[in-house]
Amino acid sequence: MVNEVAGERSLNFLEEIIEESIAKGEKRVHTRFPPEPNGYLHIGHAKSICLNFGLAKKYGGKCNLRFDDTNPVKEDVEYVDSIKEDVQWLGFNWAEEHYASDYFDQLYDWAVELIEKGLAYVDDQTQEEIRLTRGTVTVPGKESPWRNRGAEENKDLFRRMKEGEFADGDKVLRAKIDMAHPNMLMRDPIMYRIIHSEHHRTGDKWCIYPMYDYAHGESDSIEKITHSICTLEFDVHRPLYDWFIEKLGIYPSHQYEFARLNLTYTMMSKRRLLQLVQEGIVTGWDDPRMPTICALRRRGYTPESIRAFADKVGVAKRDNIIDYSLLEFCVREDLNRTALRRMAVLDPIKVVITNYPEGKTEIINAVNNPEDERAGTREVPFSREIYIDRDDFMEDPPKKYYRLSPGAEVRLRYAYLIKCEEVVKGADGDIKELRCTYDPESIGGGSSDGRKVKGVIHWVSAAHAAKAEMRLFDRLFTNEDTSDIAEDKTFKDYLNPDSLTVVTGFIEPSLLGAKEVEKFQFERVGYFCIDRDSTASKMVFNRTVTLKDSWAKMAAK
RNA sequence: UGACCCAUGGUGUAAUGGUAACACUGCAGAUUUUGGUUCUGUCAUUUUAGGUUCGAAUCCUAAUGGGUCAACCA
Repeated sequence: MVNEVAGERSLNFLEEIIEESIAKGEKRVHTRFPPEPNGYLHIGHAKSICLNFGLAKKYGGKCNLRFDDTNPVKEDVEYVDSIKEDVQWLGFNWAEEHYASDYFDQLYDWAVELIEKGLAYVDDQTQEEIRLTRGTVTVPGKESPWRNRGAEENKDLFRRMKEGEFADGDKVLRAKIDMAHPNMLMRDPIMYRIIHSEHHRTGDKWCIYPMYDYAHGESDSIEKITHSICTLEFDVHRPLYDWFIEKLGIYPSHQYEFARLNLTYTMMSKRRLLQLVQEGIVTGWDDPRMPTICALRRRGYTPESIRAFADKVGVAKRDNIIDYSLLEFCVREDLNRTALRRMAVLDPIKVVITNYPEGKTEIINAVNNPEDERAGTREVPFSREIYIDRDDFMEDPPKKYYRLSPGAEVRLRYAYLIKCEEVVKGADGDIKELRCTYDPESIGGGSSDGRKVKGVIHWVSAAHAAKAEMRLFDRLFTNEDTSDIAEDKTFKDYLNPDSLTVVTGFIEPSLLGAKEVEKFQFERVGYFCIDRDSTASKMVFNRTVTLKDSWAKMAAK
């Protein structure tokens, strides 16, 4: 249709579903974010979190945080804690905190009820036999010889499973549905398996644990979730989800699926991320190159930028792969508004201003953030010897190079115009220092004779600057689409060898004593934050993202 | 060679039977004491074939392409 009112966005398909359900008389909107505590949350989860909490907020409803902790061998409180921290950091508060494990008693009772209705049975077949008799996508499965046991026998066996009479794998409880069903998940799916393992919450109370399919819909139902939103691959699970709810006659939650987030040059599966951590390819779950929430936080991403990103990627049902540049756009957009401007030199060359008095120091007031007047100014010392970045000098510059070169003049940001008079080289031919002269009348922005100078470069006073470690990050993988990295590969062939570069640079003194929460723009270089490895004697900065660099693009051509 | 899901610029997302648009990216220019920001302009889109209709990105059918499912994972 034609005109949309300005500012009014069209609805995504989930919003349409919710509005339809409201139109049909549904009074509530209650969603949930249901992670399994078996790893750290990543940017893909952020999309789901923003969606679930966002939908609840938009429609005046609630969103629960529920841990899908039905498999004790994979789960740990370490993950529970990190998940809570990440959700809160993103800016969301859950209405209720739940654990699937809190429902184990209820789930057990319901399983008994299904047994009594003749809808579930204990199967003595081995894992191998069950696999073999399931059939394939084109061949129907075969019924288990134990499929038609009586309810009493099933109940007794199931109770004994619970009481620990059998070893892992000896028996399972299966739903009695249809071994010839075209949907493999409906071929007598397993509801319970025996796992003699300590659970991070229930300890050794249980040795039988419900499967995802049996636990999830019921958990939604117990919490009276109205819209159970999950990713596309669960689409085939929906008939089973509905089957349990229908047979049990409990609150009818409904499941809806959306396409998960994929990002270029990024691997998103928890299994793969765990592998990166375990093999030491990265330093941990919060290595700033990781796509995890904690890594993005450590890297300097803000919750606002991630929420903006989640909003911009949209929600639909088709597979997608989002350009990494969109994420970068979102942080830059946020940090440009808020980050304090500072000067830092990553790859220094010394510059001596020969006509500037020795021993003199001037204090220059520099604006903290041109986008925000309230940010005020800070004091920056200037003296005879300074450092500039190696990028900002070329002995033999190409056309349109506005920076420093022999005989050329450039503006030192906030300070004077300087002209390069001499290049001093070491025995190896390396540039040791630049000897320049300055125009004493050029401080406010003008010049002694009104001449205009195009180039502006950043600098730090050598006598006042502090050394600092700078960690520069790049993509972890070389492939734009990492899904085509074959499953059986170690994926080491696809790692970017230059994903981390560590340099020692110089920072302006106002950065000393800065707090870890503060975000900075090193002018003309990029956005940086203070890493948690930083100490008073040795500061460590992470580069969140570079500034857009149209010169680098031009130079590359 | 099954069932199900999906198909709009390079990447995403809208348009809900009536002029295919917005964002990112790319490109060009203006402004600029950040080659940043901002601003302006610009390249580029309905998988194919039938059908329904005055009219189809939209509805129907088929084909094609992509995805998911054969863990006692979630």
